[in-house]
Amino acid sequence: MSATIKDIAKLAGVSHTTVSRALNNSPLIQEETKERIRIIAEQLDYTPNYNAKSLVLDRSYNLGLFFTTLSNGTSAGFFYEAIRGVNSVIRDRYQLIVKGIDDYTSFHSITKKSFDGIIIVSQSDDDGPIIEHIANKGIPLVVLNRPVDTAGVLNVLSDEEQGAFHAGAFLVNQGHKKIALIEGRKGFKSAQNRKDGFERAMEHYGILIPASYRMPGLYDLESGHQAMQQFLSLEERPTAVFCCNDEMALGAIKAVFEAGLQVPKDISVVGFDDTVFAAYVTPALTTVRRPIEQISKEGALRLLGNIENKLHATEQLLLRTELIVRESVQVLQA
Amino acid sequence: MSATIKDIAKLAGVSHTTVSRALNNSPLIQEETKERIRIIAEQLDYTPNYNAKSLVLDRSYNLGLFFTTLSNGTSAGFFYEAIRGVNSVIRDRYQLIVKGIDDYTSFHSITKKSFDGIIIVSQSDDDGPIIEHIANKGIPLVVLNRPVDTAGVLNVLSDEEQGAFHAGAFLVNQGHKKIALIEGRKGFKSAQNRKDGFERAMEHYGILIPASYRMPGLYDLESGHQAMQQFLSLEERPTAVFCCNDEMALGAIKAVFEAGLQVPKDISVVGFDDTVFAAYVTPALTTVRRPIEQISKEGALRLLGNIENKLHATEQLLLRTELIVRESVQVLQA
DNA sequence: AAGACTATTGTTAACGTGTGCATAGATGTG
DNA sequence: CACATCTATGCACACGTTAACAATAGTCTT
Repeated sequence: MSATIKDIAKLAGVSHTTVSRALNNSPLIQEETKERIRIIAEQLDYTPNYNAKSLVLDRSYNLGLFFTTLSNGTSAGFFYEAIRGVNSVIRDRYQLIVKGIDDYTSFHSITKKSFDGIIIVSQSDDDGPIIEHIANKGIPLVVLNRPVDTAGVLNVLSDEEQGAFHAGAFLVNQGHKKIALIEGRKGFKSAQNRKDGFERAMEHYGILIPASYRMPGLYDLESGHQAMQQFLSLEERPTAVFCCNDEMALGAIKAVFEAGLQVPKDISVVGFDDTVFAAYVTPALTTVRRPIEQISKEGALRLLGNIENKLHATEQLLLRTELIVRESVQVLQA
Repeated sequence: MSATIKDIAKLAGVSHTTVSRALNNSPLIQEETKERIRIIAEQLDYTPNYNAKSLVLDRSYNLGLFFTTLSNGTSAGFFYEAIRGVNSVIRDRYQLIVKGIDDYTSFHSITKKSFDGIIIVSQSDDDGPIIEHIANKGIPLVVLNRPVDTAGVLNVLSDEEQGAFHAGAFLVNQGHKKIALIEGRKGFKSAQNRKDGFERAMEHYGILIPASYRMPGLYDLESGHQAMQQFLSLEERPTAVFCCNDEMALGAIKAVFEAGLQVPKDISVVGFDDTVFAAYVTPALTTVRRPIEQISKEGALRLLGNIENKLHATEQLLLRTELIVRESVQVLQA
């Protein structure tokens, strides 16, 4: 089959050890011997057997990239950006193994031998157990997108509180005073953070949110739709609505049109996430963009650093979000 | 560190050979011995070292999923569906290694030892060399999404010719007779197939396409925009336009609005691909959906069959596309 | 010139697993 | 009872690589 270092050794008239050293550019080997061996290796189209290497070096050359789920729930754009980001960092140094956490029936097979490091793109609190498992096994780990405080686990995520603050501030700066909120799904950290940021903005500008201007939501189209219907039925309608994600924003916009009103003329809408479709809906959605690709890049970089330098700092990195202004917010005269 | 079969052997008072056989459920071992060994293995939290296994069994337990590019060009939805499809088939039998072909500086490291099989989601003719390389190395291979005729290579793709035929037929059936075409990018197989299918439909219904009703395109927004402007400037405007992909359709719709006209009232538009945003634009785009997830599932299934049964049939499987009727086509009175 | 040191290469074992062959005991057969 | 057969297990080696230690030859030191 394929050539091994022993084949090369025979042809070069040296021991296989010498070949191993030569190909790993060891300073022990004479330069001309190295060169001779390299040429023979080239001729034989030699490729090292990584399984053998892994076995003795105790490294797998594998990096795991785990998502909460692959089968449903993860948005395509999110998924794509995450893989892109990580891939751009590791290139040919590691193999990238993509998995859905919910595909595991047992974490048993996740060992130090099979993964040099793992990146978890976490989208749910249910990911706790696997994070624990990996941390216990002592596998270098970075968790993206969701705050985590397990010891020794790196953590990179976007500052959603700050993003929501900006979105709120933006509405105020455009002249809005009657601003309503459609909240995210209960129990999701992101829902809490976004709500907090928005509220902080309102507080900062001295704007009160009456109870009637708050509606719970489930992060889906339908709940956004219902919430907006509720707002529209009020005596005194809000002039702007901050939705904790784009999908609810879409539902909300739909409700506005159904009521014979216009976005943004009659009511302004802001979303969160900058989903793929946000730029394509009518009106194009003003929203908060999370720097997914940057997050995954930073995460991958930190993971590699951790693997190679064996640093084990628990460190949380918050990256700034960006407000993407499109067409769904109206400038109000004061 | 972690337990090995030798550790288990010591505790069980047997040789490591017996442990190996027991854990692989060999019929050579007594049932009670097996059970005893299994229990000890469980207690030690034993996980086989896959590197060692791979070395002796000459199998990697790795499946490669290669895209033409990860860094740009691949659409997020496409990417997501492909990974989902493959993942749903392999589950825990293999590790899924995701790569961009353009990340390889040399294919040298792609060997039979490191991949039990490879799935290429091909989006460009430039993928020829890597397909050749893999086929030469004798690695089981399936190419998705693009026709390929290398010997021994499985091939699964959607029947785009048929999809375009249906789209054309649909327009005719809605009463359209003046139908224009914006072509795909020259040199892309898909561009040819879609054009062929559309033309066959027109021919089938005895409809002529005047030269002025044909415009070249580049599969991007801008070229769709320009082409539509051209059509709108004609003395006798078409009532419907078939665009060889959604992005051009989007550009075309934009041009219609800019001219103060309406889609679909004044002019109908059909796209191809059912991109993520197709459902969200206004009007929602009628388009042809390629069964990406099904393609990748079928591809993965065939690959596994190939790996395990060592069948080596060159077989092409064409899967039917689906016409997604939304709001961008007007019904005309005859 | 003898010992110490350096540069280069070889010998051998190790990583963890699977397998062909040998072995020992049990069982069956005539 | 002698022999063949079967069952359950062990021994030794193999997979391809790296690395600790050994060995050799040449060079330097005093």
